[in-house]
Amino acid sequence: MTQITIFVFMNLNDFYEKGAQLFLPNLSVDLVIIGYTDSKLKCLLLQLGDKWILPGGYILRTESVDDATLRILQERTGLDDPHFKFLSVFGGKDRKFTEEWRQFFKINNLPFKEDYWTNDRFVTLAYYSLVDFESTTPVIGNLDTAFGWFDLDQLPNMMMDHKEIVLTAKERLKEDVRHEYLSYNLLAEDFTMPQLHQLHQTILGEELDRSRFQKKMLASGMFERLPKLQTDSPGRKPYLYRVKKD
Amino acid sequence: MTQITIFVFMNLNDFYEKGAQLFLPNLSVDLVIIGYTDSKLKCLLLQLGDKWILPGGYILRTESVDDATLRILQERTGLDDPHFKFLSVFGGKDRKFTEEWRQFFKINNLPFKEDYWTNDRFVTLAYYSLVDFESTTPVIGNLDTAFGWFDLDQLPNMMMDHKEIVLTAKERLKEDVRHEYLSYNLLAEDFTMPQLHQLHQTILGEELDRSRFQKKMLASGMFERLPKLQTDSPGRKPYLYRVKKD
DNA sequence: CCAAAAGTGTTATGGCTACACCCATGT
DNA sequence: ACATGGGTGTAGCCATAACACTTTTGG
Repeated sequence: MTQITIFVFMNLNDFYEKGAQLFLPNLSVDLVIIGYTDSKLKCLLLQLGDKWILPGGYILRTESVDDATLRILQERTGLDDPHFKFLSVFGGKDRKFTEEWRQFFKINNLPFKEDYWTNDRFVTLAYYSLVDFESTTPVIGNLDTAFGWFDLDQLPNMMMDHKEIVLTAKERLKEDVRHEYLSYNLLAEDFTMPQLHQLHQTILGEELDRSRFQKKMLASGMFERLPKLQTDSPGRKPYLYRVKKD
Repeated sequence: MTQITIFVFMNLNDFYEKGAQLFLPNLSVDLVIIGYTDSKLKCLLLQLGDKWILPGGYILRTESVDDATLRILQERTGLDDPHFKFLSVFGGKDRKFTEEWRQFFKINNLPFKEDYWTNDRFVTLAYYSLVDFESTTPVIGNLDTAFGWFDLDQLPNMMMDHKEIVLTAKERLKEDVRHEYLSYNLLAEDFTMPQLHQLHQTILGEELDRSRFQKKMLASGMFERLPKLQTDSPGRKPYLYRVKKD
């Protein structure tokens, strides 16, 4: 499969020279893309130089903020219709990447100009997205050297306030999962209650009564029961469930 | 008292010619300032031409988004330490005021240029603020001809998506008041439980059991009881309460 | 048969609902 | 005295907590 870059329509030089005409300047979107595997929450990060950053992008003048978020998310994950939710605005007064970019351009022998629009101060709109780890195929950008899924409890050295953004998402997820049924976005289409139960325990970082959890979920009426899952492990076979669509 | 304008440091011409250097372009802050009087929720609006708009402003390059919000709020209300809370991002793809400004400039015989930075597309960060109606002294801007407190159920003709922003705030307030104790920001420092009770009923648009409400509030432990209020109305005198500060 | 895993049931408790009752004060 | 308005009490109900019990399946 060919690798797609996020700036499909322009080369890197054009991006720096003409980007300010195409995108809204001083404004960006950052995504906390969260997956779940091996009973752990993972966050998708990209490597830039010796640090890690959140996937993100800029808003085209011709698209709404939501359109931009969806587009960037699709470009980065390969998913058709990913879940996402607004997290917070990060608008610190010295929020700029000048030094990081300068270093990066130097190391990679790229032409650098102090007045590139990307060196200006940025306000970022942070969103979080809950994705099925298995069906997500991360895509790196022009400048990134790698992607990685990091445990939310073991984050690497990150650029600027990006670690703070991830931790905000982690806390927000805890709050949201108590009020809304959104956690299923982290699982495949069909899942069992024990899986959902374990997921909630991981998100909240505490034990939840099995019995109560199951009854509460079923009482919500938003899951439909499917045939039992067949495995070769010992013990009773759990039912599969799926979110009712309507 | 002399009237203060929001752009204390520059004249109108400079604002249009040089504003883009001082402020972050394509980004604004809009405020839904909500007060409570006569058992009704009121929203502070400013008149611009024949329409009404939300008070708002732009973010200085030297200040954080929160600083800007607080500054604008203080300038507009005269309050020292007003409450405010992030509401939502409004980022529609055609969100610009060009025609409105053109008309307004024409009517007022002001020089108008198509390429003023304020004619560009804007993403706005909407905040809502709950203020004590009595101690708020609204201040109009350079271009506004009047201010007004409008009943949330009887909003006037408003510019662009500003009415949608107000209605979003109204709904958000309903949600928030069920989870958090923030409604007291709408009252004076000392208030009675019947007053707080009526306020909640107004916000939620439904009747709430008097008994239950009182017990719930007192059980929260966040209010301290003061001497009874003296009035000349018939009936028992209610206690005054104040939010405990710790 | 036993251990493991999933599903269901039972009792206690705490908060919420709805209403009744009691207290204080002006006319 | 009584109307008005504020404060508190109580019985029923429902969701949750804690834990016990039963069912299914592999070894």
